Amino acid sequence: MRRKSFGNARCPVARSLDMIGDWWTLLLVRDALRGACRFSDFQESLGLAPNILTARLRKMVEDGILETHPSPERSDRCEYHLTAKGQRLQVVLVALRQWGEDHLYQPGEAMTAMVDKIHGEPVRRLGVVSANGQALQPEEVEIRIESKVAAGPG
Amino acid sequence: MRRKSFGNARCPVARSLDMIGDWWTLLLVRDALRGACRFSDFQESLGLAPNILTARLRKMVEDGILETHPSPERSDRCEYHLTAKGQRLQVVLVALRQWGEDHLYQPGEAMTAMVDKIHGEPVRRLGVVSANGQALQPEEVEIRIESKVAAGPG
DNA sequence: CCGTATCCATTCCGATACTG
DNA sequence: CAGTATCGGAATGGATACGG
Repeated sequence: MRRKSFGNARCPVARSLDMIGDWWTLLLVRDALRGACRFSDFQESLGLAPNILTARLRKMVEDGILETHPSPERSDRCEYHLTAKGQRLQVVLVALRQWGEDHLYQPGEAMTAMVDKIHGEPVRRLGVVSANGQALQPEEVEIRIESKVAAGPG
Repeated sequence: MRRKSFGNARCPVARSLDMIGDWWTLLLVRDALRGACRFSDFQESLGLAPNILTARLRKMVEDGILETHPSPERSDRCEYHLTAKGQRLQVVLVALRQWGEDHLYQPGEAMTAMVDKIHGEPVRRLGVVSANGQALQPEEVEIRIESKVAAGPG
């Protein structure tokens, strides 16, 4: 039996998870952000079976996260590139990265760092911040039902 | 056959996903952040079968995301509360929320908003920012191999 | 109310072989 | 290289009945 779908839940977290909350999607986005665009790029990086890579890529194209372009060199191939929607998942990846760095490494274990290319400095920690710039604790926020309406997908 | 484990991948994103990248964990964290702490709180919110709720909660306790406390009123019951590690997943949830709000709503659809309790104003958008405060585009960051070592899980 | 136990359907995923 | 096709094992998840 299929998992209940949260694709039209009122909660945007549930909606997001319904689309990208599976084992592979975010890792494929991670690799695409690094520059991976060919089938074999993803396969070598993740070591997943070709059939399931095909299925994932197809679904991500359907969902508007990736789009295919003809390869500039080989007319019978295509490349997978992130759409703007897909690129904007980078923040989610950074959040996961920082959480993992904080809690999932043993003392003394070697780590990687995300840096900005210009200065080579690590990026800042993400944090939930109020409109006036104050850092907020988990208890200091709440979800409010808005009459506000969506502008629609970008 | 089981999915390959990324629990000791070098990439912190893969490690995080290995622990929390399943269908239910982040939704349980979401509800816990709202104040849910009893078995039935979660079950009513998510509508999932009791056996799998049991399994999820247990794994999250093992992973140090939740901890159980005896219920103040009934000695034979317990409550589930987020650890500090679990609370720090809030940033991930906010990132997912904002992405979902941007891309997963039809025009005109009603939305919720995360606001700070004091002023009632929506929280700021998360963004990847350099050490000196400059907003960074996806192409402007890279992953560097660090000789830096982890301080260890908090 | 708070789970545990059992049963079953589905889906995910890996391995592998094969095609253009 | 870029997939497609088939097979089979395993984990997930739903329904439900049951116990403290």
